[in-house]
This record gives sequence, structure tokens and C-alpha cells, in this order.
Amino acid sequence: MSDELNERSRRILEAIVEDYIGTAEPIGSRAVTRRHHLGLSPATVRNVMADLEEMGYIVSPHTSAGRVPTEKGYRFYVDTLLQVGQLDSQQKNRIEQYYRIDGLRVEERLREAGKVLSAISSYTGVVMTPRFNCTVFRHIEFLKLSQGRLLVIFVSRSGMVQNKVIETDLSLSQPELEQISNYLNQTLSGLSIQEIKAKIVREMAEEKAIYDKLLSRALELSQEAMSDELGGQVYIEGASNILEQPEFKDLERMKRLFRAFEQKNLLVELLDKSQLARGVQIFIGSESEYREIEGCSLITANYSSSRGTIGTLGVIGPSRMNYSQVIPVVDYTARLVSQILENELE
Amino acid sequence: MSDELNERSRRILEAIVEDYIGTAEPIGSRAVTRRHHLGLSPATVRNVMADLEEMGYIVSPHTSAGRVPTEKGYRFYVDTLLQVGQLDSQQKNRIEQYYRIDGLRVEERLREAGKVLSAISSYTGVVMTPRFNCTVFRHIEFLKLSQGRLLVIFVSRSGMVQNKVIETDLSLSQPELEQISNYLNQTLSGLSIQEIKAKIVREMAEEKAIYDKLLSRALELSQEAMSDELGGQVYIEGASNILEQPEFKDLERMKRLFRAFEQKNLLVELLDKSQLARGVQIFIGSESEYREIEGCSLITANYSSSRGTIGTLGVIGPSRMNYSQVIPVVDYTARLVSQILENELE
DNA sequence: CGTTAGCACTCGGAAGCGATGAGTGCTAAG
DNA sequence: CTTAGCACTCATCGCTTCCGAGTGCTAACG
Repeated sequence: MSDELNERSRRILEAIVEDYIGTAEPIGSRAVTRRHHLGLSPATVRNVMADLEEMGYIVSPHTSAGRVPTEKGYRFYVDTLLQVGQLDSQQKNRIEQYYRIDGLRVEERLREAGKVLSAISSYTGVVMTPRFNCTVFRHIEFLKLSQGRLLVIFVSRSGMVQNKVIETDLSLSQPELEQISNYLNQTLSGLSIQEIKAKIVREMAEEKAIYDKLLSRALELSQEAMSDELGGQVYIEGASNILEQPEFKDLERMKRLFRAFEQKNLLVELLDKSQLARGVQIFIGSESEYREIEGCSLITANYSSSRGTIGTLGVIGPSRMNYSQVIPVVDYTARLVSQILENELE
Repeated sequence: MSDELNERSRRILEAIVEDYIGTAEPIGSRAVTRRHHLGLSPATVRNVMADLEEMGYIVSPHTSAGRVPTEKGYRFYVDTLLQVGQLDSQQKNRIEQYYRIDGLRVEERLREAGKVLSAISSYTGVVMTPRFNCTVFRHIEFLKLSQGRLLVIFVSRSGMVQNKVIETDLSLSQPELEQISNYLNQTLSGLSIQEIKAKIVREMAEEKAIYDKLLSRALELSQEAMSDELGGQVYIEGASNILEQPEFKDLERMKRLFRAFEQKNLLVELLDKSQLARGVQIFIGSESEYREIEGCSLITANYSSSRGTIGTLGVIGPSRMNYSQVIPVVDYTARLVSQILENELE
């Protein structure tokens, strides 16, 4: 596909994309020659632009307007034209400043990261907390709420606290529950949740051989407790920031985006996908397969600790997004968050 | 003040407010006579309207438009003209339907309440979780994160889990921390946080007399742990709902509101105020003293359990809000939430 | 043969303009 | 005190016009 475009066409496409990112207004042939002295006349540029349009990289909103990049255009730009620079140290400092706060919980730090992303990029920041499955066990606690209902509290090695309510037929007294907690805390410490799940299944299979009532109950409870996926919460920060973008003058479009923000499960799916890949990922417009965020792009990166904790963060903005600026910011923030998860917990 | 208006004026003001709530368009003298047969001619109504305007209950946006209620107008309407009906059982059912979900944590239930408020009112729902200070102690747990940093987990009697990170000079081993946890769990069980704080202060004062090292450390830790206000989280649900309201055609106004939603501490302050009162509270426009939510009204009610837990929930919408419908919804939802807090935990 | 100048054409958006009509305040009669 | 009548105001709507940015095409140029 990249053979399709010769050097000149590329430079012109690049000019159009960059100018459009800057101005949010359709770019005409004249504007291209004016701002980038390519040694070409507007007429020549026009010919090239007609070709680019034919190939689907740009479109014109109406006859007498300039051209605007299509998704394909942005994609080509991002893949082959764009070179992402390093963050200058000034911006690095600016990001780091945000993290100089002590005594925060992991959750707060993650939320803070979302705010940073939003503030620096001037779009909207998103952070997905680590999936429970991807964390390492540190501590579990059972508290009896009422007959048949138990509150379970998990703590992961990185210090994230999660809780859920489970219903069970086993009628256990609080002292018995404490025994079970103690037992599990000893035997499961340091294992990943996935390992634990496997272990439980394995031991349950040998259950007939288990005469230890406590053990069998402990297994039953912990299976129940870990049954479904926990976590994967999404923080959306600075949603109002995105309203400054001229594309959201359009009321309808804005409503749709905010609806999407409220349906967080949608974002969870999307962010989950990007968790499989390494490095910075970029979804442009409908590539994300969610019509709700039509015309928007999403730039994500994973953060992780050597303990296996893994989550995703990123920025949502209009497709007309300042990729060259946002990409390194997302990248750097993800690294910083990883580092914090690593260091702060020693 | 209510002497100011005779019966006829009141009925006309009522008509204007109600019609305006319904149509969102300025109400003219003719419209009043047409929709409410008061046995008066438009000319008479005009005279009355001129008086009402003079007194500040209504204004006209421009010469040739009808009249629109002022904040004073809404306030008078709410205070003396409005009679709130009971919820019909159909709506009650509709609300209750939302709560038929099992196995939810208290936090999720509260969030759900916000969604209900939003869905039923078609404005935006807000819920403030109980302030930590207003809960009853159930359980505490200390986990060591790294040198000098401890994770503290609290559970309230209603099953709400909160955690924070504290920094301490005391270097304690995990077993010691467990001892302390156990000690505190035994001695503090069933006390309200406020009682506990008082107790700690009292016992600290007698500290010289304490030779029990464990006890003294336990006191120190728990004081640190409870030092500042926890909780008071605000959930905002259905923010996008409010965008359907014609007043938010105005981009600027909308931005301001969404900015306000992001500054949750602002809402915390506001909701805190209403926590002092009993029953349904109504803030109209600038009465709330927050310019950010200019032109908006807030209807709140407290929920509580006999255990002393207490929080606030409500609805935010434009001042042109359907008070007669929303007030009973907020009231009923608060009761329902109280009941759930009470029952579910047996 | 690629490039460029010239030109006619398109079309969205702003500006101007008058008609419309809802609504008002005032006055005078009932 | 109420109301009918009337002159007046002014936002809104639809219409036309104008402007200019931008295009595609053609023909000339190097």
C-alpha cells in the first residue's frame, strides 16, 4: 500500500494532515503551498490532491472547501509519515510534578495519571485499573454481613483493595471465617490469581480425599469469591476538556460521546484489546469498532510491574488529534506509572 | 412575603411556572388564559403579570416575548404553590425494579440509586456516600506496604470498605500489626467513628500511665489512620441525560456544568450542607452559592440507617425542573436506600 | 510530459431585508 | 376593577444577494 504514494504525494498528505490538526479547517491547495514551501504551484498540488482523494486518503466536505483527512489518511500518516519525538524535559517535569504527592492509594495514583494525561494532552484521559486476574495475591478477609451473605476483601501485592459480596449456603461463624482467612493467607501468599484459580480447581478435584472440613470450606469459599472477573474499572478524567475541541460544537456528536463515557463496559472491552499488545497502540475512528466514539481516536499504552500487574491507560480525542504530541505523553506516563507501582511498594 | 400576592396573582404565577416547566418557552398572557380557564381576559392577566414582574417573580427575556420565572419565582412556587403528590404505585414499582439485583456491594447499590434517580427524573442523579465519620466501626486491618508505609483497611458495619495509606515512623512487623488489628477489632467494635476518635484522645491523654507498648502503638496508629476525613465520595450518574434539556443547547453553559461535575469537592460541600437538614431540600440556582451550576437546581434528601450511617442523594437539573415529579422520587429513593441499608445487612 | 497560469464554475456562509406574529403597555370604555 | 382596542416592539424566519475560497479543466510553457 505504501508504494501507492510517491515522495511528493506523501509530503503533501503530511502537510494536509498536520495543517488540519492545527486548524481544524479544510485545507486548500493554496494553503499547502503557502505554509510548506515545497517548490510547487497550487495547481500541481491540486492535481496531487485529486489523486489522494481518489485513493481515499482525503475528502472534501463540499465542492468549494479544502480537503480533510479520512481515517485512511490518518492511519497512513500515523504509520509512515509521523515521527514521534522524545518528550522534552520540560514536559517530563510537568508530568512528574503531578506525582509528587505522598500518601496516595494506588487507585488514587491511577486516577491522578488520568488527570495528568488529560491536562497535558488537553483531551480526555482514561485509565483502566489492573484486572483482578492479573494481580498477585496478598491478603484475603471474610466478614459476615448477614445470614448467607459474606463480604470478601482482597488485597493485591501492589496494595489495591477490592471487595465483593458473595452468597453462600455454608453457615460459618466469624471465628471460622477468620480461620479460613488465615489459612488462605498463608497458603496463597505470593501466587497470582490465575495460579490460585488453577490450584483451587486442582485441589477441588481431589476433594474426596479431603477430610479436613476447614480446608474444603476454604476452597469452596475462595472459589466462590474469585468466580468472576473483578476490577477492570475505568477512570475517565477531564471529559469536559474535550469540549474545547471544535468538532464538539455539534451537540449530537457530543451527546454520543458522553453516552459512551457512561457506558464504561464499552471502554473496558476496548482497553482490554489493547492490553494484548505491547507499546503504544492507536485506534483511529471506526477501527475501534464502536460507533459511539465515531470520529474519535484512542491512544493507549500498558503499564505494568514486574509482579505481573498490568493495566492500560490512554487518551481519547477527536481523530484530528495531535498524535505527535500525545503519543510520547501516553508512552511516558505509562512508564512512569509502572515505575511508581514498582518503586513505591518497594 | 406571601402576603404580597393575592389569590389571583398566585394562580397566575403558578400557571406561568408550570407552563414554562412544561414547554421551556416564555409564557404570554394569552397562553395563560387559554390553558387555564381562570375566567380572566388576557388584558387582566397582563396587568397582573406586570405586577409580578415588578415584584421580581418573573422577567421577560425581551420586549415581545412572554415571561419566564425568576429564581424568586421558582422559590415561591416551590414553597407555597406546589403540592407534591404521592408517587403512584406504578412509579414506585419502576424504582423498586432497579433494586432487585442481588450480590451487590453497598457502593454499587448507591451508584445504582444514582442511576435510578437519573433514569426516572431524566435529569442527573447524584449520590454522596456516607462520610466515614458517620459510620459505625466494624473491622480494621493493617498491612505493611513498604518501610514506613502502611495500608489501612476499614470496614463499616454497613459493609462499606475504605482504605488509605499512612506513613508512620513506627517500624512494626506484620505479626505485630496483626496483633494491633486484633486488639482494635475487639475494643472498638460497634462504636461510631466519632466515639472512637474521642476515646483515642482520652486514652492518649492517659498515655503516660500506659506501659503496654502494644496498646500505645495501637493508639498511635489508629489516630493516624483516622486523622482526616475519609469517604464523602460523590457518584454522578446520567450526566448525559441532562443534555436533552433545551437549556443546554447553549454550549458555554453546558461546559460550565460539566466542569462542575468534575470538581466533585464542590458537590461534596453542597451535599454536606443539606445533610444537616431533614427531609427533602431544594436549592434553586444561585441559592447554592456556586456560580458553576448557575441556572440549575438541586433536590436532595438524606438516607440513613438506624446504625447512624448517613448520606445524601439527589437530582440536579435545570431550575426549570419538574419539581412536583422529582421531589417525591428523591424522597422515595432516599427511603428505599435507607431501608436497603437497614435490611440487607439484617 | 510534467508543471503551471488562467478561467469558468460551484457552493457554503455571511449579510441584508422584509414579512410575520407573538406579546406588550397604554388608554378609554364597559 | 375589568376588558376591548390599538399602536408599538422585536425576535424569528425565509428569501435574496453577494462574496470568496476552492475546485477542475484547458491550454500554454519549459
